[in-house]
Amino acid sequence: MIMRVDGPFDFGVMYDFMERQDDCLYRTWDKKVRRAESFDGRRVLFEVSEAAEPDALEVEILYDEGAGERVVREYVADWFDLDYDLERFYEFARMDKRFEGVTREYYGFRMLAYVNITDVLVWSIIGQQINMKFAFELKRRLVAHFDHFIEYEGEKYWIMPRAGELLTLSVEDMREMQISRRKAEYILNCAEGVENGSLSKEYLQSFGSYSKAKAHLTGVRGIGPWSANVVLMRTIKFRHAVPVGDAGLRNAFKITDRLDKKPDSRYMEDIISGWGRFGAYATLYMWRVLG
DNA sequence: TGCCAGGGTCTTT
DNA sequence: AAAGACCATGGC
Repeated sequence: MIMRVDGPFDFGVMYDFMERQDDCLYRTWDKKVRRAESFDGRRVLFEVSEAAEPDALEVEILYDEGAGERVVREYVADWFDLDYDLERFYEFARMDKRFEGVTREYYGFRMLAYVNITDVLVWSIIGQQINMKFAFELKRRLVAHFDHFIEYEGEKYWIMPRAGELLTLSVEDMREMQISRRKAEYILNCAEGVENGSLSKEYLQSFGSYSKAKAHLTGVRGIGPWSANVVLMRTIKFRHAVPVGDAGLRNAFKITDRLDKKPDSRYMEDIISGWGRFGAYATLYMWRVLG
C-alpha cells in the first residue's frame, strides 16, 4: 500500500540514516526496511520502501497474525513522523545559517521516532555516555535475551520485550550482558514505571506541557535531562524537546559556529531557548552536521 | 595510548 | 550551587 505524506519526505535520506543506526529492532537491506511488531499479541512483519511517487512511501505486510493494515499504517506514520509539518520547520531554518547546508542535503529527512515507550526508555539509559556502536550491541543482547522474533526468509526480526518481561531480569543478568550495574537498576526502575503506569506512554502524553512532562521524567531515578528529552522528543513528540548537553549536539555547534572547542551549557542554552517549538527538529538537523 | 562516547547519581566543597 | 568521583567498556 502507498502512504502519501503531506509535506517533504525522502525515503532515501531516511534509509541512509537508518542503515547506520544498527538498531536490532529493524533490518535495512536493498533500500528496504523490515520490522516486526506485536500489537496486543498479534504479531506483524512489514516492509517499508521507496514509493514511485515523491513524498510517499510503500508499505507491504509480509506476515500478519491479525493486526491489520490500519494499525501498521498508524505505526509507520508515527515511526517516520509523517504528521509533522516539516515545511514549517524549513521556514524557520531559513533564518539560521547553521541549517543552510543540512536542510538542502537532507531535504525530506524526518525524525525516526521510538514508537514503543519501553524501547525509548531502555535506549535513553543504555545510550548514556558510551559509544553508539557498543550501545547498539548492548540493546541487541537485552532484546535477544527474550525469544520474541518473527523468522522470515531465514532472518530473525526481533520484537522489543514488554516492560513486565524486563522485570523478570535481575541486575546480575544484565551485568552478564555487560550493562553496568547502575544502568541495570535504571532499566528495572523504568520498566516498573511502565508497568504501573507512571511511565506509560499514555500518561506522559497526558501532560499538557513539555516542562511538566520533563519534570515528571527527571524525577525518576536514572532519567536526567538528556534522557527525559530523548523520550519527550522521540516518543511523546514534544517539539520543544532538545537533549541539552548532548555530546553530538555540542560537537555540531563546534563545527557550525567555528569554535575552538566544544561550547559550554550556557552558550548552548542561549541558542536552544530561541529554537522554541522547532527545537526537536533543529536538533535532528544539527546532528546531521556531524555527517 | 589515552581520551572520548548521543549521562546520571551520589558525595563533597 | 558547583565541582568531583564513579560507573563500565569499546572505539579510534
